[in-house]
Amino acid sequence: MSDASRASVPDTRDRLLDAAEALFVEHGFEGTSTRMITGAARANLAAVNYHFGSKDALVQEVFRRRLAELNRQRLAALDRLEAEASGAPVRPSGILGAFFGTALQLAADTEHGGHTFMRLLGRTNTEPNAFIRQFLAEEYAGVLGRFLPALYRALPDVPREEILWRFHFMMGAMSYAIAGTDGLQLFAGRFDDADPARLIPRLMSFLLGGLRAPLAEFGGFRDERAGEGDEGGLAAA
Amino acid sequence: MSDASRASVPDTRDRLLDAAEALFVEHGFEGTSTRMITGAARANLAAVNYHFGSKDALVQEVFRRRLAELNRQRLAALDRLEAEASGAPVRPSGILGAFFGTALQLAADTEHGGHTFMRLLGRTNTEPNAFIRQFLAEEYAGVLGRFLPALYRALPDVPREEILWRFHFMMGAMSYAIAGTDGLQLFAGRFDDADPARLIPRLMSFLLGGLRAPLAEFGGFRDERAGEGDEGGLAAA
DNA sequence: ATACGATTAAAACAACCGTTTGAATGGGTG
DNA sequence: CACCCATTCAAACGGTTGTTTTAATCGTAT
Repeated sequence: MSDASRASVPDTRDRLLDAAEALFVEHGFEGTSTRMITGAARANLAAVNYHFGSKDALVQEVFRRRLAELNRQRLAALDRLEAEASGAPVRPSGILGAFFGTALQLAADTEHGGHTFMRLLGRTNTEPNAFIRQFLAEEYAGVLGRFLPALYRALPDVPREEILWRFHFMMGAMSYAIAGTDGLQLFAGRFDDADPARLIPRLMSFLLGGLRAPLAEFGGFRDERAGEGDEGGLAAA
Repeated sequence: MSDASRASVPDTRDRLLDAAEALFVEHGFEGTSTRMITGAARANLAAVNYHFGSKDALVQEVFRRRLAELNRQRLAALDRLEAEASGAPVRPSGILGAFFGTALQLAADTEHGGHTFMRLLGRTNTEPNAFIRQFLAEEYAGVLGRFLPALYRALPDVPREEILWRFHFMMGAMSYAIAGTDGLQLFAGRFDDADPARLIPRLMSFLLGGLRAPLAEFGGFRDERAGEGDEGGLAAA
């Protein structure tokens, strides 16, 4: 109906973006050819280069259109929390909800491709492709510039370096929860068809527990039970 | 010295495996050609097909030789803990140490390619390549068959499904901590050159905090501060 | 010295890659 | 109607992919 703003129907350009998004998450980045994309989009082979200039530009646009909206929502959620706090630090759980919860909501949307895109995004975070890495870094810069200071204020006693690392860990847990396809799926048959919405409370409490974990708890690993274990423990190599 | 068991020197076969391992983590799986591999290994182009039969078989062997040893060490560490516990449940921190700590130790070894391989492994967990996915699943089956029951025993009050999910999250945090290359690296300049050994206590306490997190803590997200936020919160879509 | 099995070497194979070209098509405007 | 501009189309471009082939080379045991 009012989907395509000025155009008439899902035009070729959008079909290419949707097809590319779905194929990238399935076959990877270099494993998807322009012929596969144009074939799935029922478009001519030259359509990719005509509409986007190159395959790389297509990839960039696939990320841009979704990531821009996601990060806009993230910042809006943080704005709302900070306005409600009226000067006081926002609670960590609220900050995590604004950042990761917003992303998980997008991942729970299976009808408009949000789920597909979040799988692609999680997967891309470990793909070191040069130009897309820089693109992601630029796209994230603005959001992190807001969320990290908010966490610093919320946890004034935790060293900033530690918060940075834990944010990194949390990104990993979320990416993996959405995109991960490891051996665990062998055991739990209902990892695929699990309601993505139920994933949200599970992951959020895990993240919050990790963020709040005692700093030096690790020290207890070695002397907790094993008396001498010099290689069985966790000593650095 | 006693590296190459029966052969004389680092022979072509091993040079191919090492070169492939390093190139895969840098340029990805499909982004690495047999010519790049044989070139880096200073071998003839046909060497890959002669020694391994195909490029896919090479990939499989790259994972097999390292993963077999890693999982052997993991099981040995768990064996030791269970022997020391003499029937009693092993503490969660010990189990995590045996599984994730062992992997992190391998990742801290930058001299024998352990670090390179762990980056590759973390990256591959989100790469849905068909045949390597099944290969990883088979390789992990044995280890998970031991570690998950151990966690069930250690945390009898936590639903098994929840433990499964949290194990999944922990895998993600670890993979990302080693292989991740997201926008955070823009902020933290010392993410690359950071001593991998210092990563171990950081990650372990994060994982333990997440594993022990209260189950229903998430419920507090919505009513904690925001009174009505219907789209700013975490409600499922 | 000779013959042999294992390894390496150089060249070629068809298939596919991303991209470009130039002509056909089609609806909207003068 | 004629014009035009955007889009689509079929075909081809040079280059790279994984793999195969055939000959040359090596160390070793006969």
